[in-house]
Amino acid sequence: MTEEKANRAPTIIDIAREAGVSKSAVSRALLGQGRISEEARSRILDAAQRLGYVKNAMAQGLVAQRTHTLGVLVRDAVRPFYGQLHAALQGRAIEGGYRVVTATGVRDFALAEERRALQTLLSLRVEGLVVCSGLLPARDITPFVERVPTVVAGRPEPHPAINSVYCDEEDGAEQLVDHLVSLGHRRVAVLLVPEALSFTQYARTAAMVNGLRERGVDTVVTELADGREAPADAVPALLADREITAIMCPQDDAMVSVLERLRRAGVRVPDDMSVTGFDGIGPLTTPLLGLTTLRQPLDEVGRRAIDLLLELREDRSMPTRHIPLRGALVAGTTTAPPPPHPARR
Amino acid sequence: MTEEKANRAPTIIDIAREAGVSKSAVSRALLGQGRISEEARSRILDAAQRLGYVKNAMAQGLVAQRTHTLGVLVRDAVRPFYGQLHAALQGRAIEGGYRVVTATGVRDFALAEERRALQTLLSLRVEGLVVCSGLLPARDITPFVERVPTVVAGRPEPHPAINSVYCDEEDGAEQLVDHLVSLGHRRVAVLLVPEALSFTQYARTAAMVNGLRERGVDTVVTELADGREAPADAVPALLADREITAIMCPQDDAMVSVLERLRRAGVRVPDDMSVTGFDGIGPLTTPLLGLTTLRQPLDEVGRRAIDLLLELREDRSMPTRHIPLRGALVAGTTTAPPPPHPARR
DNA sequence: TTGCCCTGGTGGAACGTTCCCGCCTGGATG
DNA sequence: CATCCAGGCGGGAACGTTCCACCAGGGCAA
Repeated sequence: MTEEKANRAPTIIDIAREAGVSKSAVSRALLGQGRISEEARSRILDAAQRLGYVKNAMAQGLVAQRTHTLGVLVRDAVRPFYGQLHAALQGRAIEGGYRVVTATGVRDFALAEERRALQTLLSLRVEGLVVCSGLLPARDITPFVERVPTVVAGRPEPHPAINSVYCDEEDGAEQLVDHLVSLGHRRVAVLLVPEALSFTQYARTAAMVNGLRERGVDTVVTELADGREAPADAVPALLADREITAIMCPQDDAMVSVLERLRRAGVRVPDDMSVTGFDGIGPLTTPLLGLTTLRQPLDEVGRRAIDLLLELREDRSMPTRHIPLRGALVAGTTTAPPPPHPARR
Repeated sequence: MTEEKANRAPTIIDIAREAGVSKSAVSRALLGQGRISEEARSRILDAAQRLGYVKNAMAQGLVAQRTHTLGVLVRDAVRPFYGQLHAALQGRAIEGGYRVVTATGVRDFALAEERRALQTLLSLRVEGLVVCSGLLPARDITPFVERVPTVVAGRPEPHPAINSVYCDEEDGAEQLVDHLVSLGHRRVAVLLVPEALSFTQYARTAAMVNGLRERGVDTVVTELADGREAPADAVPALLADREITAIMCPQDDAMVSVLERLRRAGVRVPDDMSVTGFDGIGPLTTPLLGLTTLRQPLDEVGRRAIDLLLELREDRSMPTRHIPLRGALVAGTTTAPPPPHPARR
């Protein structure tokens, strides 16, 4: 069983020598296809076991022109949003017989790094590409579309040449709006966090504003000055407007930051002020916080993205598809009917 | 600029033909090493650009016997703990000129899958392996140690043949214990969550118990019946013991679950009961929750793990190293001096 | 002039696989 | 007895790259 330490990994030729056959025979035995006698077969498998053979995926991929690998670009592994999406993608890919190579972002992954990462994935000859980045603009993605089946997951991407699977932001925003309206809120603030170029957040914020206005609700849009400012920094200005009884945040993280500031200001949630978020993912979903938010169907997004990718592999000339998936309202303890006399706050 | 759609990716031979040189010249121009005239060089680079050439990492790796790739096994991408660790690893690896291939777990990654994933990484001929899994036992790791430099990150792994970088659990547990003792707690419960085989949790729980006993504190160890039970299910029994004024949890997630149950039971934290956690990672670190916990130095763990790996690559005969790193106590609002008459609760 | 080196360049082997093709053997068939 | 066929196996090309050995030609010193 114990072999002298080989400084080179054993190859099928080593196995061939060990088993007294040709490398062709070894290949056939290892792949389990082609004509090979039962006797030689077991002798070869035995030798492979003894030498601790591990196939060389590079050589295999090179000659077979197939890698059985899908590439995933993930913006920021630290955030549970991407973690969850990544796990869903990985799970479905494995079910489909593919391996996944991930290029994951360092926190604050620069755009240049994301582009470089895509090149790397391409150089590994992945058979499909899933882009999970709220930041990377379409013009950086289109060049890859014609080289390898590509799907953008987790954000709406209306570009006519790019397939995408994502949470339906408009519908989600409307669910939240309806929730607030049915509670009786008449003047609502929408927080706009200009996290540079993040399409998703922009889309959902816009949908919130539209939804509110359509329902005849007074709507105050508060945009933070620049990326340096914390979401919570908008709170004092909002409190100055004494008619506001609810704040809609574009993400749960921002929401938590707002809640903290409200607490420090002595404002009770939900008695004095209702607050909503968006995402419903990860540790923040604990009932301890009881966030009212919209849960994105990330598991389904991941599954559908892989399915779409594999379909695309079959038929490269398939028309582009954009697949919105419905999120679910999570009614927590951060929303309630507005106080009878908000101005007395 | 626009090329007719090539069904095969262009190779250096295509470039050579296009630029009217040999493939050797192309290789030298692309690598930027070896002797080549400025004129031919720019002609080649131009042709490469025009054809949209992307190098084939497999062919490169095959002939060069180097992949510039490190493999990372991550147990569960969904949990911020692994996400953070993963990001730190990736960042340092890129700095060192390596690419990272990740095998990430589906939630509740089965052990068998983790083993298979290690095989996959090996088949890609990674030049180093980082194992981030609290679950995978040493005997599954040792076979790989002699094939490729391997480091276990994020959990203590005392095996004499396995290098590891991790948060010093004993020290961390003692910091938390000292915190509680200095607040005046005299009877403390330690929650033991038997998440099958998780070494880390066992080590830190044991250290908490030892630390408490050494300081003469009454210590109640509460072990959950099996994996099916939620951490919070231990709460009623703990409340029955009216002398207990503090609960130590093995992880922040468990802590949050406990806090929620305590609130439902009408127990005020920290007035009636102090609670501590462990990890201090991710969204749960929000001041809104104010968890008293021990923050693991995951960024440093990741960095040191990669550094150790690269060192190991240089010198395969290096003696095994175990590198504990010190965590930091985060004093939040879930701990306070015990109530004067706890029994009156 | 001759010998030598330097520059810029070519051809071909090698990496570890898969797979096509062809060879051998032996038993069945005409 | 000659022929055929099928099973079992080996040889070698190919995949795309790197790198080594080699070569042509020009400049320069002896």
